[in-house]
Amino acid sequence: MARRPRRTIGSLDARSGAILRAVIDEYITSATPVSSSSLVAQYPMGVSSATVRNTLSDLEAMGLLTHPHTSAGRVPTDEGYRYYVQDLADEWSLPAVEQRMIRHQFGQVEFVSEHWFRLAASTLAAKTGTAGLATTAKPQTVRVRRIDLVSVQDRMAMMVVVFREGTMKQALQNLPETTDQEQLNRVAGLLNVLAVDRTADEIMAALSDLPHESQLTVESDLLRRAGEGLLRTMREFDASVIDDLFSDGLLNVMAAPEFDRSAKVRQIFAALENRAYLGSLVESVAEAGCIQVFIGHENRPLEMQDVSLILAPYGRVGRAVGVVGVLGPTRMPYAQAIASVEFVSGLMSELVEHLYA
Amino acid sequence: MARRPRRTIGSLDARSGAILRAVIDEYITSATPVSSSSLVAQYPMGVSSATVRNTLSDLEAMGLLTHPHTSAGRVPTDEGYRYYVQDLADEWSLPAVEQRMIRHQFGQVEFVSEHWFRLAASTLAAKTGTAGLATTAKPQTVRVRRIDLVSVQDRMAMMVVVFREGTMKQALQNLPETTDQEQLNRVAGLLNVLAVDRTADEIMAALSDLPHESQLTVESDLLRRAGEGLLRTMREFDASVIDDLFSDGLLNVMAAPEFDRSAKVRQIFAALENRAYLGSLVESVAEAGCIQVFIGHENRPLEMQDVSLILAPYGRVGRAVGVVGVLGPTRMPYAQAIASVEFVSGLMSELVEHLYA
DNA sequence: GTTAGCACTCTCACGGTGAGAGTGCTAACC
DNA sequence: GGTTAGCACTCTCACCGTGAGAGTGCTAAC
Repeated sequence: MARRPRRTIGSLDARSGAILRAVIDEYITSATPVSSSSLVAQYPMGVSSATVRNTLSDLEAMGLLTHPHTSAGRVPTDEGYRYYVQDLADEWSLPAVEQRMIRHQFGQVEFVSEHWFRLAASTLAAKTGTAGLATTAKPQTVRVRRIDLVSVQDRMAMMVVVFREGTMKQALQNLPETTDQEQLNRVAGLLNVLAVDRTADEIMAALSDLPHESQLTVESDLLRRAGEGLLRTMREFDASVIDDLFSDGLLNVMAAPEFDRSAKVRQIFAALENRAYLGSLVESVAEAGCIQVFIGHENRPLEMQDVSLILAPYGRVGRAVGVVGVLGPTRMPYAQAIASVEFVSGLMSELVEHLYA
Repeated sequence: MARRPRRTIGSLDARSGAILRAVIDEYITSATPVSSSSLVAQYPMGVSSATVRNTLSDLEAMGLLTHPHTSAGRVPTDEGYRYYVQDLADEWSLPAVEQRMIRHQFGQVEFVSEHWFRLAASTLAAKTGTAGLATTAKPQTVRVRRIDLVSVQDRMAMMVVVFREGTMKQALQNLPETTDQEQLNRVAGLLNVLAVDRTADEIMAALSDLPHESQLTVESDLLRRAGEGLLRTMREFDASVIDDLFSDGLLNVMAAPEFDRSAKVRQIFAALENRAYLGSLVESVAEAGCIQVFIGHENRPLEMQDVSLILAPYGRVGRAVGVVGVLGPTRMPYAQAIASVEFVSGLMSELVEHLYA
């Protein structure tokens, strides 16, 4: 699944490689089977269409191309794309102008992680003409940075928790008796002392060290309740593989000619809503630690076998890690998409770096 | 556009009304043109198909039905649906069992507004088989409930603002010099005194009353900066008509037989991403103050003329107001959808009531 | 190894056809 | 006058056959 190193087994001779690349490049833009004659017309290669035909038929025997039917041109197989991605596609990087433009856009929006996730997804969608995806950066174990208790009603408070990598959560808390903001401030102060920089397990231990029921003051009771609410919130956050998913350009996928029957797109979108599947993808990409390309049937779920995913982790291994990437038809501009995903994941890594003191 | 009062001009005689209702009920479930013979078969009305045919042809002359072609059954026009919604559909309310179930589900999720918005959208989608929509409740003028400053790096802080109706915003703030959490706490305390329960305009006035540059201490400088950051955040929030939109069940719309060509669905989804259009809808619904039904060409944008929207405001007029509703093909179970939307908007109103002290 | 030439195959758009569905009309009926 | 049976009429839709066009695969010559 890894893109590098280039595989050399069964590597093609120069002409076969050039022809395979030409077929794929052509098919990526035209979306229609490419014929031997159109190849010699567009890609000067000094041989006749008959020779090209022979090579095409070899490539087909190797499983890199197919035929929709006898009198149609060639279409890449998933294996063909795989070979293309690993061995043929030019190393491509975003032109400096575009890099500057994107950087500028990221600088323009408020420096708030949510905005960046949205922007990452929409930038990828726009640059590649596919669907852009971005998950939030989730640490392996969540640690508290700051807690605040806000009075909402006499007997209800809102707990606002900021976690170390900048994620915020809120939770409402019922209170046993009327409590004003002053009291809440004191409790929040105690809770911060007890919880800041700690994981859920550590906080649980600290809570159990508190004085027991017998010596309960009003405030220590509040502290215990708030602590339990905090633990619930943290456990839930810890348990989720993906905290939040941002996507953009799903409409691009619907526009692709291979998906003009809406049933197929519907299944793809439904798969995207399956957090378990997405979670496993994110985990495997995070584990691999570098950009991953999943082409067509390399994807497990049946409904994803007509699409390709390009996903890259960002953030810091062992700390907060998230994933950005694109989803599109297997017929996808891989070189550009890979370059865009790599660039955006770099930007997002910078963001995470900033948010970690 | 309002659903009530029932209009009486041009009201139909009993049989015509019954037949129109039968055609629409039938068409809503079958999605195929309904014939005179299928009507007499399924809805015992004591007359022959020939008589029904005469009535159908009258209804068509009145513009309430059409014909796709000569040898096809009848299909309701938008006017037919409109008449149905206003005068014919049984007053319907969600069965008590369902009401309890929904209430129970809302009770199950964490009492956090974001979860409720999601649940509102998904409940509506599930109950009606259409797409469910929910916007956050946005007050006309935003007021601060609480501000916290969290140290992120030596020279960077995160400002967390909780607004009166429970919405949170975060903003990063660059600091002129190294500042620790202690200092930030003091500044946050001052800022709360200055800003709590106030609108952006009031806060701006309070800020300008602060001592001038000449007498700047480190903390009053920080206070001024934080205040300006706060104002930016509030202005932005104030300016948006829709703070956030949650949707669910868009896949239901794709599954509708009338939208099997994906081009149409794509346009509909694109229209949904147009915040200006949505904002104007939300405003008009909030102004009307009660549930609104927009059928087919009653919607301005061309791409929305094949869908119907049922939207209801929730919250408290003059305070925070949001909108929940559904979007589906004009062929939609109006009675159930209206009942569901009304019920869910009631639930959401209760939530808002809770979050207001 | 390469190429020209050609037969072959398959798709796709087009037009024709017939069954089926459902109407609209007419004339008879209550 | 409203209602109904009967029937002609119209239109769609699925099916089939056809022919042009596209592109291959093969063969024999270079």
